[in-house]
Amino acid sequence: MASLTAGNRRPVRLADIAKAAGVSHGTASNVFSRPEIVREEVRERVRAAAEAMGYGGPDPKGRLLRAGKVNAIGVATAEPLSYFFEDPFARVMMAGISRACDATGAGISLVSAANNEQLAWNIQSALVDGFIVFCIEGGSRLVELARERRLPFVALDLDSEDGSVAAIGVDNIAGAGRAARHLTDLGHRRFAVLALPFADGRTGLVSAEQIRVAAYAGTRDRLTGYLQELSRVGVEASKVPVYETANDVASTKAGLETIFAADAPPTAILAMSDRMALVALEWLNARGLNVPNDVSVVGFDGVPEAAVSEPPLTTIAQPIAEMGRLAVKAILESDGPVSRHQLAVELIVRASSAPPRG
Amino acid sequence: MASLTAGNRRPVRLADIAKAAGVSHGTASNVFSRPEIVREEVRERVRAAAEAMGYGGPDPKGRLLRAGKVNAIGVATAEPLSYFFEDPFARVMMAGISRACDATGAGISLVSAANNEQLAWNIQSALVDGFIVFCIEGGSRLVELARERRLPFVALDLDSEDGSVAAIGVDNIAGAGRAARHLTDLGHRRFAVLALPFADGRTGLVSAEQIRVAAYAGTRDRLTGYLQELSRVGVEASKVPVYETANDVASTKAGLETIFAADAPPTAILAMSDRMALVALEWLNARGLNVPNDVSVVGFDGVPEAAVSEPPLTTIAQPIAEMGRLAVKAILESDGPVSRHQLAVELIVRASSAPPRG
DNA sequence: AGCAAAATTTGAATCGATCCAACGAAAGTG
DNA sequence: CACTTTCGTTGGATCGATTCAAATTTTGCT
Repeated sequence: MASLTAGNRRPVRLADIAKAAGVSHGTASNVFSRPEIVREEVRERVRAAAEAMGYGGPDPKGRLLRAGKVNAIGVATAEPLSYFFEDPFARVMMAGISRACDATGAGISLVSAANNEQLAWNIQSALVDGFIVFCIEGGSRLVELARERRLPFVALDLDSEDGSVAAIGVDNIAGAGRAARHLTDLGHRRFAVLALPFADGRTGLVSAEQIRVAAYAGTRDRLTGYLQELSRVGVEASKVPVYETANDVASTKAGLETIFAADAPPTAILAMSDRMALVALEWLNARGLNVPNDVSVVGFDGVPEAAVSEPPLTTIAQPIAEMGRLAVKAILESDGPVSRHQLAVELIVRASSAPPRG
Repeated sequence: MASLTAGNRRPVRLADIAKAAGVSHGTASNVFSRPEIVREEVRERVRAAAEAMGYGGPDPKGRLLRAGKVNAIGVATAEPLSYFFEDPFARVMMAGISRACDATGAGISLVSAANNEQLAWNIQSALVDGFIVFCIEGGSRLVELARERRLPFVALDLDSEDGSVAAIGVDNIAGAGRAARHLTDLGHRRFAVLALPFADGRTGLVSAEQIRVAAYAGTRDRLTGYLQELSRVGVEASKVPVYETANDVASTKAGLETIFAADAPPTAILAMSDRMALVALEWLNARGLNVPNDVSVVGFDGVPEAAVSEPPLTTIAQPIAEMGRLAVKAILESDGPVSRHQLAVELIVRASSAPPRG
């Protein structure tokens, strides 16, 4: 019953069963791909031969070459693969992408790598019909790599103004402006900014010069949004400490230490990501500072965790799932011109912001 | 500068640039795959031709056929794709799988589908070197499909004793036993069980007969573990209501309604998943019953959410990430005999369990 | 220069299927 | 019965690369 399939390791090809069944490979192929056009008697004979020889159906590797389409989209990032399942932002985005793929029947290939060299190879050899590129850090390199494949691709959240690449992002300036406006409306006048990277590999307080030459336009735009709005109420940019982090726990805490070591510590913190904002909530609480009474905190992104933090976080919500959906659509319908979308964001007021004391 | 690559849609093949550069395909191929063995002058000529014609490097579709290896493993489930990013258990498992893949440089392909027909096709045509199959519901069909591909595959958490399929799971009997023992040690004598499905498509209190013919061995094993341990302290199996749910919010609540409608409601609940246990915590709280003082709850799985629930959940932790790691290892090193692993679980005592009142 | 050894390049074979024009046989038609 | 359709089958071409043994060119040495 168990037949000989166990130890047998020589792969069986369609041609083998065609010969065994005494038909041409063309007919054998039809038995699997369009069984209705093959005479029943022949069809059964071929199927029997396949069964007997332990043939598992046409190998997709072969079919792929003819068909051309893989029917899968690649999602690439310069982070390790586990990023997709552990980062809150990535997870929401992937959920959006998933739903769009489910709807169209496309599969998802996760492309990523520990080191940079491996990344290049992985992108070059990914079997996909197109790429969605997560541009967190090292976005430009990733985009370059994807572009070289000459497959349709969209950059998510791309920090670049290069109009020749399709990109989906949010209006960072307006979003940051909304956040700052919310705080100035509450009466705050002393601020500090927890910033995403302006360039790779450094953290710490940033100077005006460093901001001007920022590699990441997204970070710069958010800062611009903040500062524009603050200047409306007479808060000078030079008076607002901007601490650049690596968007991780350690550098965010270091930033908070620095910020609160000042003579006149801020009454409000503008964080460029919910991740940093959540770290701030924890840090402030451990430090005995009450949020929102001593310090208000406003995040950016709108990840689900922000709704259940202690206290719940006021933040700028990106339409993350919608961005994922649009990205898939852009790949699959990859028509003529490169499509660029800039989506609106929304201020969600929760309990982490309140008027300043006194 | 921008060259003619924009509107140009005719694909350029390696053979085209070989001809353009005046070399054979063999040499052209070497320029990309082993540039060091090609004379510099020739190499540059070929590269120039490639550049001029807008060639994006060797197409992996072609390479694949020769190479045989895709360098990616497929992760399959009968749920929609978003399951991978939304279900807590799946996320932890995927994180473990990701890390193992990162370490070995393999990619991940997510295979799934809305409907059953699509699923079959997706598995048949997935470009992967092996499958990791998530057996939640409909596991046996999935295993059957994967087996037909004649690729290495492992079943995670498989509810089946079929020794011919590689599987990685936990010791359900021992784990359930630990959970029950914890509660009996605390002095509990009145129990109720929230059970995972014994078979597809039904929910409600289950009879001894239904348990005996259970389709899912994992569910049966957990129940066996519970009841064995309870019988040690003289609690008869027939006195313990066992409510079969679909592991979702609605059916779990229905189960709780039924269970607590009884004359002598339980002082302790044994839930076969953290998901159900977390629903129970919420339901009990809404009902005005204090956990753990009025009712103790013990879950099963050890998802991260269980650590931060209110109150934190006592549970049986599966080594989820370790299972993922082992699964990848089993696929990539797919050596001789089918490997079956049964891992140990661990009781994690948190605040949802305490001695009964009085 | 003469010859063996080393370095490059060539081109046919292969990977595993699908597609399609052409062909043979069976069925239908006048 | 000759003649068109219809139905099924055949086998060569193709998808886009890699591989490797053999052919060719270079280099090294006396």
